[in-house]
Amino acid sequence: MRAIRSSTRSRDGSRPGAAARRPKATPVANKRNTEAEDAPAQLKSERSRDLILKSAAQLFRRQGFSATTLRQIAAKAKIKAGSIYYHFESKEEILDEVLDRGLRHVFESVKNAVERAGKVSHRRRIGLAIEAHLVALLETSDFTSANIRIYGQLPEHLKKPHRPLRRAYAEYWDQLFIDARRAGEIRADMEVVPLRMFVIGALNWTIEWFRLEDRDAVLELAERTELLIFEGVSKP
Amino acid sequence: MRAIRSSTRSRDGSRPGAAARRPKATPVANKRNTEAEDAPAQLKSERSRDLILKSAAQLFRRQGFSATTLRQIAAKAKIKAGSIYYHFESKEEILDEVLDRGLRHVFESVKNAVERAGKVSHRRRIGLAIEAHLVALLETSDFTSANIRIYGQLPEHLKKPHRPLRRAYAEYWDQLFIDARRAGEIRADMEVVPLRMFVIGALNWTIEWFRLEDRDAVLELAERTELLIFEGVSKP
Amino acid sequence: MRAIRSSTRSRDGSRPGAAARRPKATPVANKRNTEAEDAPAQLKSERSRDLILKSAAQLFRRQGFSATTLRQIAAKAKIKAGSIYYHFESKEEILDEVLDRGLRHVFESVKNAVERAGKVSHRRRIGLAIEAHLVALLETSDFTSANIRIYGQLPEHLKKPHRPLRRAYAEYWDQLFIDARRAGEIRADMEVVPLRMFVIGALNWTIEWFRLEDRDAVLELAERTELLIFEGVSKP
Amino acid sequence: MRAIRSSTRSRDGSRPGAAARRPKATPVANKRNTEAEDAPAQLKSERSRDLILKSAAQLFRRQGFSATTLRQIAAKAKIKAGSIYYHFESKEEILDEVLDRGLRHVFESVKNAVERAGKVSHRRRIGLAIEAHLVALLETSDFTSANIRIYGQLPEHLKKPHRPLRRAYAEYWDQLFIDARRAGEIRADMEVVPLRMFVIGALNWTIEWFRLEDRDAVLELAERTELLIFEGVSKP
DNA sequence: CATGAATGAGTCTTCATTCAT
DNA sequence: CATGAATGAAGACTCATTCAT
Repeated sequence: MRAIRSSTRSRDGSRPGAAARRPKATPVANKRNTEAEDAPAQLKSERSRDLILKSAAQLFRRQGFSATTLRQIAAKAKIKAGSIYYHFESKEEILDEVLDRGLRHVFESVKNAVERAGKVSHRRRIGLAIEAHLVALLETSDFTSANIRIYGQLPEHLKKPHRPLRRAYAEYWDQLFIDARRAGEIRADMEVVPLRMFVIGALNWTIEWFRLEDRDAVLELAERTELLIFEGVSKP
Repeated sequence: MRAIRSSTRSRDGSRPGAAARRPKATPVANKRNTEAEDAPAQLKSERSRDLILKSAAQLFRRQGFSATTLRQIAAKAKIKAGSIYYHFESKEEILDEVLDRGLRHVFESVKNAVERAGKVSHRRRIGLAIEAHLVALLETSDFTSANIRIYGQLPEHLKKPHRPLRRAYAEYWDQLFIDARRAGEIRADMEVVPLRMFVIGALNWTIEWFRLEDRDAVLELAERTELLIFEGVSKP
Repeated sequence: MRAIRSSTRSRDGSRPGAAARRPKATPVANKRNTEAEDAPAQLKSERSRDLILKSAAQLFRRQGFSATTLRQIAAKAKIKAGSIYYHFESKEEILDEVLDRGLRHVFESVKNAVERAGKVSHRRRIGLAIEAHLVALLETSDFTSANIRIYGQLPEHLKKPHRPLRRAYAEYWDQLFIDARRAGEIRADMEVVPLRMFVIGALNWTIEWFRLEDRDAVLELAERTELLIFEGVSKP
Repeated sequence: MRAIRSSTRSRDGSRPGAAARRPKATPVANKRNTEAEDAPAQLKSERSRDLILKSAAQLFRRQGFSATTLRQIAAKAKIKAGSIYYHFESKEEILDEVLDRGLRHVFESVKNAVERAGKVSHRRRIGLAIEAHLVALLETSDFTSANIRIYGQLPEHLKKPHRPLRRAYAEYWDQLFIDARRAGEIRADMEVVPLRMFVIGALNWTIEWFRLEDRDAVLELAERTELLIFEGVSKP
C-alpha cells in the first residue's frame, strides 16, 4: 500500500522557528493510527500541537470554521490563545492540517480495510469500505467529520490545496465500483460517478443526525446501508 | 392540503416599521411558487425585503451563516449595510426567515407533488417526493439549499425555533414510507426512520456536488436516485 | 414686568420653509401659561411642534440628551422620526428650544410670584420664589426639569446660547437676597453668591428624588425648605 | 469600622483574564485613599485598568454616560479602543465599577472622618461629614463626582445593582441626624429624611458650579455650608 | 404635513494576530 | 514554550439625517 501524501501546501517559514522546524507532512503510511499518537516519547511541543488540532477539529465540526474562534480552541486545549502561534502560523494553517488529517484518516482506513480483506467478493469489499468510512466519520476521527462537514462552505483558496487528495479518494471509490461492475456484481448500466456520489452522500449525511451510542451502532448502520445500496428497498 | 405554518418565533416590533407590519407567516398553500413572488403590486419595501432575503440565502448557502457579513448581503441586494436594519432587526432574524422559507418551500413542494399525483403506486409517490425535494434543493430555492446546508452547524438557540417544522417534514416522509411498506411495496423488515435518514441524506448531500447545467439534469438525477433506492445496485 | 427674551441663537433657514416661517422666539410675557398652550385656534403644525417639544423634554429629563433618540421623541409624539424635520432642523434645535422654554418658564414663574405679592417681607418674597421655583421644577414643567437636569452635562457649544438667560436668572435671585440683607432680614456677613448657590442647589436637587404625589406635597416641601434656609436646624 | 462591601453585581469571567482575576470588591477600610493607588508593585494590567477607569470617570462626569465613547476613554488612557476589552467586558461594566468606586469612596471618607473625630458634638460630627462629602466630591474623586452626576439619568437596569450601597449611605446620614436630634442639637420637629435630602442635595449640587481653585476653597465651602444648615440665614 | 425608505458616519464589540517578557 | 497585554481591522448595529412621494 502506498502512503498517502499530504496534499497541503507547504509554507516556508515567515516565522523564525515554528513552521520551519517541525516535520509537518510526515508520511504516515507506516503508522498504525493517525490520531491516537500518544507515543510515549512525544515532545511537549508535539503534544500541544496535537491537542490544539484535536480541539480545533471538534469545534470546526460542531460550529464550522468561521464561527470557531482561536480562543475557543485555546480554551479547549487548555492554553492561551497567544500560545497557538508558537505551533501554527495562522488559523488557516490549523484548518489546513485538520482537513488534511481528516481526509487522510478516512482514506487510510478505507484502504486498509479493503486491502486487509484479501480475496473477497466485490460487494464485500464495498461493504468494508462503507463500514470503514462510517467508522472514521462517526467514531474515530473528529478530523474526518470536521472535514466532511465544513469543506463545502470554505472559500476557494482554502479548499484548493485539498483537491488532489479528495480527487484521489473519489477515484479510489470509483475503482471499487468499476471493479464490481466489471465482475458483474453491479448492474452494467449503472454509471459510476453518480453512484459514488449517492453512496458517499448517504454516508456523509449521517454526520448530521447519527449520535454514537453503543459500540455496535455504527457497524449495524454500515450493514444496513450496504444492504440498502445493493438490494434497494423493494420487496425481493 | 393544510397550509404549513411558520415555525419561526414571533418578533414584536421594537424596530420601526417593518418587522411588525408585514405578514410574515402567510400560509402559502395556494401559491404556486413560494419564491418567485414577482407579484405586480408589491410594495417597494416588500421588494427590498425579499431581495435581502434572497441575497442572504445565497450567501449563507455558499459560505455559511457566520462567514457571511451584512455588508456582503447588502452589496448583493444593492443597498447599504445599515439599510438592512430598516427591514430586519438583526442578522439572526434574517437567518430565521431564510430557514423558515427554505423548509416551508420544500415541504410545500413535496406535499403538492404527492397530492397532485392522485391515485398512483406508493413507489411513484415516493419518486415524486424525491423529485420535488431535489428540485427545491437544487433548482428553485436558495432558501431550501441554505437551510439544508447550514442548519447543522448553527448554535442551539438558532436551531430551536425550527424544530417543529423539521419534525413535521420528517414525519411526512415517514408516513410515505410507512404507507408503502404497509402496501407491500417496501420490504416488511425495513425500518422507517433509518430509511428516511438514508434517503434524505443521499438527497441532501447532492448540494455538495451537483451543479445545475441543463433543465433536465435534476429530473434525471431524481429518476436515477429513485431507481437506486428501490432496486439497489445489484444485478437483478 | 418685562418680558424675558429668548436667549436662543437664531438660525436662518437653510431649510426652505420650516425654521424661517414659524415665530420661534415669541416673547411670552403676556401669556398666562407658557406651556399649556392649547389655544383653540392653534394650527396643526403648531400643535405637532409643541408635542414634539414636550415629548423631548420628558425624555431629556429622564435619560439625558444623548441617550434620547429622535425615534423615541417621535414615538412619544405619535409621529414618525422623519416628520420631526418638518418642524425642526436638528436634534440640537429641539434641545435649544427645550432649554429655552424651561428656563424662561421658571424665570417667569418666580418673577410673577414675587411681583404679584406686592408689599411683603423679604423673607416672604424669597419664600414665594422658592415655592415658584419648586412648582415649576417638580410640578408644571418638563422643560424646566429637563433644563436643570441636563444642562451641566452638555458640551460647550450647546450651553453657550443659554448663558445670558441663566445669568439673568441668577442675578434675579441675587437681588432678592441683596434686598433682604440690606433690609436686615438676612445676616450681614452672608455672602450672596454662595448663598444663592446653596439655595438653588438644594432646590434643584429635589429633581433627583422628589416624586410628586399629591397636590400639596410641593407646597409643603417649599415651606419646609424656606424654614430650613432661614432658621437652620438648630434648636432655637 | 466595617468595610463597605461592593454592591456591584458579580461578573464571572467570560472574558479572558481580567474580570475574573482581579479582586474587585476589596474592602478598602484600611486604605488611606481609595484612588491614588500608586502602589509600587502594581501589575501592568492593574495600572491599565485603573487608568481606564479614571479616564472613564472623568468623561462620564463631564459628558454623561451615553455621550462618552469608548474611543474617548481609550484616547484618554492612551490605548486603543479595542484594548479596553482586555480589561472590561463592556462599557456597562466600566460604568458599574466607576459608580461603585465613587460611592464607596465618599462613604468611606465620611465614615472615616466621623469616626476619627471621636467624642465630639453632633453638630461637629455632621460638619465633618459635610466636609468629607464635599472633599470627595469636589477634590479627590472623579469617581464620586461621576456617580453623583450621572446616576439619576441612567436606565433602571444600570442603577439597580447600586441601590443597596446608596441606601446604606443614606441611612448613615439619617443616623447622624437622628443622633443629633435625640441629643437636642437639632430641633425636635425636624423630620430626618427631608432634612437629609436637603443637605445632601445642597452638597451634591456644588458639582454643577464649584470650580476647585485653591486648596482651602472646599474647606471654606464646607464650613459655610455647615453654618447655613445649622443657623440658617436669619439674623440671629 | 407626514411618512417610508434609505444612508453614512459612528458606536460598541470581536477576533486574529503580535510581541516583549 | 507559554502568557499577558495590546492592536487594528472588521463586524453587527444605531441613529441623526435626507428626500421622494
